[in-house]
Amino acid sequence: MIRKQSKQRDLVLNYMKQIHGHVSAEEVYDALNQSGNPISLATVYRNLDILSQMNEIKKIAHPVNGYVYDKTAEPHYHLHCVKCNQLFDAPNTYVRKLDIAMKAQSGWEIHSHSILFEGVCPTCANKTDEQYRNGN
Amino acid sequence: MIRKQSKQRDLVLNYMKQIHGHVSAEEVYDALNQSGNPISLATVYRNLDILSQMNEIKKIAHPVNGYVYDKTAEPHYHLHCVKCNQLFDAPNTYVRKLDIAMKAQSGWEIHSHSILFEGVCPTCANKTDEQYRNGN
DNA sequence: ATTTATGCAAACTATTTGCATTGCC
DNA sequence: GGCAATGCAAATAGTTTGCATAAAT
Repeated sequence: MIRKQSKQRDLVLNYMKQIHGHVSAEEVYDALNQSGNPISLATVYRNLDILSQMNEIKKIAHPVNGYVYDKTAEPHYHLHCVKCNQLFDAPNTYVRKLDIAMKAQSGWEIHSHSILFEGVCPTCANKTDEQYRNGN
Repeated sequence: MIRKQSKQRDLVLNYMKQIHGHVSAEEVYDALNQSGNPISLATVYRNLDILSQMNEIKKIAHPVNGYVYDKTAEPHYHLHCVKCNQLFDAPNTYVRKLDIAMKAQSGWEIHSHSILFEGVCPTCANKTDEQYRNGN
């Protein structure tokens, strides 16, 4: 089953390539529709899935908000803020050595790994409890 | 205010402490009901949530199967088999050094991290495509 | 001409919530 | 007695699917 090009798939891919951070299917749907590019939610889901299979993007499990999509399939690390729940890319580079070590220790065939750091982002760290209560 | 005890909460906690691996809320529900301990699904969800807040167990995002619960809240690493989708505990120990390093690099307050290795488990690696087709 | 992609609505799965009742402290 | 926990059913959120139509090769 060879894939055909489609207007909607291009829209989704272009959108994904320009985002910062990570987005849910619903966010992709809203953003495209609000920018004058009507697309149905089912099509968004189907294309996010297809683009993941094509290794253009990656579907990742958010620690608290279901699944989100990452603009790249290249393995890298994430920071999760437990206060605002946002997910950020970590500034360091991928350590392939860990895969070799884990293969030796476990006997598994290892493809890659991801590291998720949990903590509090600088923005949230500077907020008072008062500001949290008010949603600022 | 959460009470320390209830019959159902004890059932859920005892069950969690004796499992190997990771279970979904539905699995906890089924297991308890099948072992002659009637409990409702809503209560299972509520108690898994409460036990997570109490740091007795941990809710974790499974890379493909929604959320599952881990018998311990102690940070550790996981191996995910992309063929059978099972999640296993990794044999190595937690490297706290990574948290210090990430704090320095990112300016975040880091609480902990988790590493998820993706690969193929020994059992699946030894299966032929034929066996997969037949579900063995 | 054939096959893949889309939109829509319905179906599903997982999880949460309201509320009346039960059971601890 | 008062507050937390439970069960049940209904509600919600997120995602998938069937099917008729449109678009791409």
